[in-house]
Amino acid sequence: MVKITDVARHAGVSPSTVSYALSGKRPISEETRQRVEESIRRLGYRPHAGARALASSRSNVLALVVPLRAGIHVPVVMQFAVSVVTTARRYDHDVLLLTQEEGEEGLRRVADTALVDALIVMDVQLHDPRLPLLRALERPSVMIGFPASSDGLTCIDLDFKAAGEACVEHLARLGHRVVALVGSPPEVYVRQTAFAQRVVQGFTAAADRNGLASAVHPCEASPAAARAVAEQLLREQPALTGVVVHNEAILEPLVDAFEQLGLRVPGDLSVTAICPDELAESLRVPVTSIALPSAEVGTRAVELLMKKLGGSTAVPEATLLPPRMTERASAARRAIA
Amino acid sequence: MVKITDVARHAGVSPSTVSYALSGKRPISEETRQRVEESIRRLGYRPHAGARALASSRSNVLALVVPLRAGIHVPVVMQFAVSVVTTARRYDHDVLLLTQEEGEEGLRRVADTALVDALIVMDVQLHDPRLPLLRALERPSVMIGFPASSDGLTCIDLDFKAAGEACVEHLARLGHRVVALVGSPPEVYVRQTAFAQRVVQGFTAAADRNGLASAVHPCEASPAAARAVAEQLLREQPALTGVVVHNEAILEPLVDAFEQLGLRVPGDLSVTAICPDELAESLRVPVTSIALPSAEVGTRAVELLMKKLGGSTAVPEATLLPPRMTERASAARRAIA
DNA sequence: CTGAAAGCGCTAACAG
DNA sequence: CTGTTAGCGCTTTCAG
Repeated sequence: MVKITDVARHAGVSPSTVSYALSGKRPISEETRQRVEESIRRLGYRPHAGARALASSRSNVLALVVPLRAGIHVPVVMQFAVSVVTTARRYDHDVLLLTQEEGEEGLRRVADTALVDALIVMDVQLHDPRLPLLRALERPSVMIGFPASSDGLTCIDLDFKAAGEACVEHLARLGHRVVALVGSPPEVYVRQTAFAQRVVQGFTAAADRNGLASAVHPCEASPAAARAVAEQLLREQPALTGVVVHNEAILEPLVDAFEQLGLRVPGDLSVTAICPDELAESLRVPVTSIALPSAEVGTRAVELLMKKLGGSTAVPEATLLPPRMTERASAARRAIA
Repeated sequence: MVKITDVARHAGVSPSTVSYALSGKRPISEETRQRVEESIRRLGYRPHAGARALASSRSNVLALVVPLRAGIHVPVVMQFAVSVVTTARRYDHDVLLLTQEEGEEGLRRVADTALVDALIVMDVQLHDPRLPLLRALERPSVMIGFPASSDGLTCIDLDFKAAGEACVEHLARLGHRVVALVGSPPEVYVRQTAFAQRVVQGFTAAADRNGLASAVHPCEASPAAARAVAEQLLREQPALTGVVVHNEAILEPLVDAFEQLGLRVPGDLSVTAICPDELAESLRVPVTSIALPSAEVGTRAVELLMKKLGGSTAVPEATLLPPRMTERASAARRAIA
């Protein structure tokens, strides 16, 4: 293995000069830098990660905790993870993958052993058991999602409340007076996942504000459940003409169910969704939707961490990404009956 | 930060004793081990990962390279990754996530900096550009999938050829005489992804062996493409009664398309698939399928790596997991016309 | 069964 | 602008 002293000798400089040439932490004359770089290339030198971490107390590795639970949409998680890795690499960092399964002990382990410099935690719950730990940890972290109280923590996510509102406002503008929200599976609400609840809040607030009749229905991630919800909606809200869907897994089956029940989308029923753009685009009737900006959230999360690692104090605690709606075929002006 | 010397002092032993108590690499009297463990607990000691890596030249981290390209089924990748992480943890290892995007340079980087001890590479192509690198690397690796020549490499995957054969044999046993394979998107074949080709080989061989008329159709991952293929099949093979599907994304739309074209599954058309069990189970007509054992592949891949890291020489180069078929509703005996 | 001590390869004062 | 050097915290000979 070729080490820094080999490079130093080859270039006729001291090890520290090689180190500084690499890190740029102090000025190096153009001439020596050239020589050093040439030697590095010639010898194929690669600094030893462990030695670096030990001497600098920086591993240049971020931890990413991905959720495994029921009710989460896998492609979104994956896209997010890829965006985190890609962005981390731009900052010369790598990403260590942890599963939710490891729990708090896993977080503590990678933080305390200095395996990672910072952490990104997905799928945050309102009263997440990891909150005290993250606050206590000596390493910076960013949470994807908002807990009940985010004091002293850095959080980022789509503004789900605004997203719920925007869906309703859009339907209201189109003349719809009776609307329903078909949401995430019940267990998502039971474990108090923040984003699901915020959609409900936004939905309800906007419906009230606009004087719309409204109802909220959680829905399991199965076509059968979608069908059941569709039937229930028509039974309980016969005047229903606008539906907001916040559940990737059943968006398609739900629309199918409505059509099988004799309702045309958007002729009889307008649908808006909060879901990844690719999903909204791909359906037979493309769905007017608010994008789930997983890639942007991932990028921004890493950028926030880098700022914190850089010692910046001006890192915002809360970052709410404003919803962006794309109009597609599934929502139209209400037919005057 | 509490370090090994702190623990040693607290327990009244030498640092090396603490180290050995932790690693078990030399016998420690029950009594001192107790004292050491107590001190570790009391002080909350966590060995510094970088220091460890430097001193032992083992980082206890594995690299996992995940594919990003078109035509791969995300949930399968995710399940595989989770299984790798979970298994790695059982062997006291962590997992560093790399994207295909980083290419060979990424592999070289994490290997040469000693950031990782070993590598797992997914989505291997027949003539994968990473092969020479993996052979040359001083660190062990396992590939998921088989390249054209796997000499000197360790590979593991489902036996896709046998899987293709098994699907046809099953249809043949049920009396079907005219069969078709609806496969992966064309680009998957174009870039010579091994598994896709092996399915074709197995399918064709078994069809010939059984004297069946057969045809192979790649298919894009869109419902429209599925519909088009369905129509084409009925046009070109009017006597068709058996279909093998090797394309997660269009399994459901394809079955729908057949039914919309007036063919009942399995009444008029029997369908078998190579896909994750969850997908096969979840369809309206549950599909007789050969499981894509992502979790098992992940587990086995890590186990192979651990064996190699342990210096075992008896690690098999090729591991082909035998296909396991689960019969469901979609395939039935051919109706005698 | 246990201790002492020599590094592992790099960074970052400190000194010039 | 560059060199010298003292660690970073741990593992592992070597010695007993």
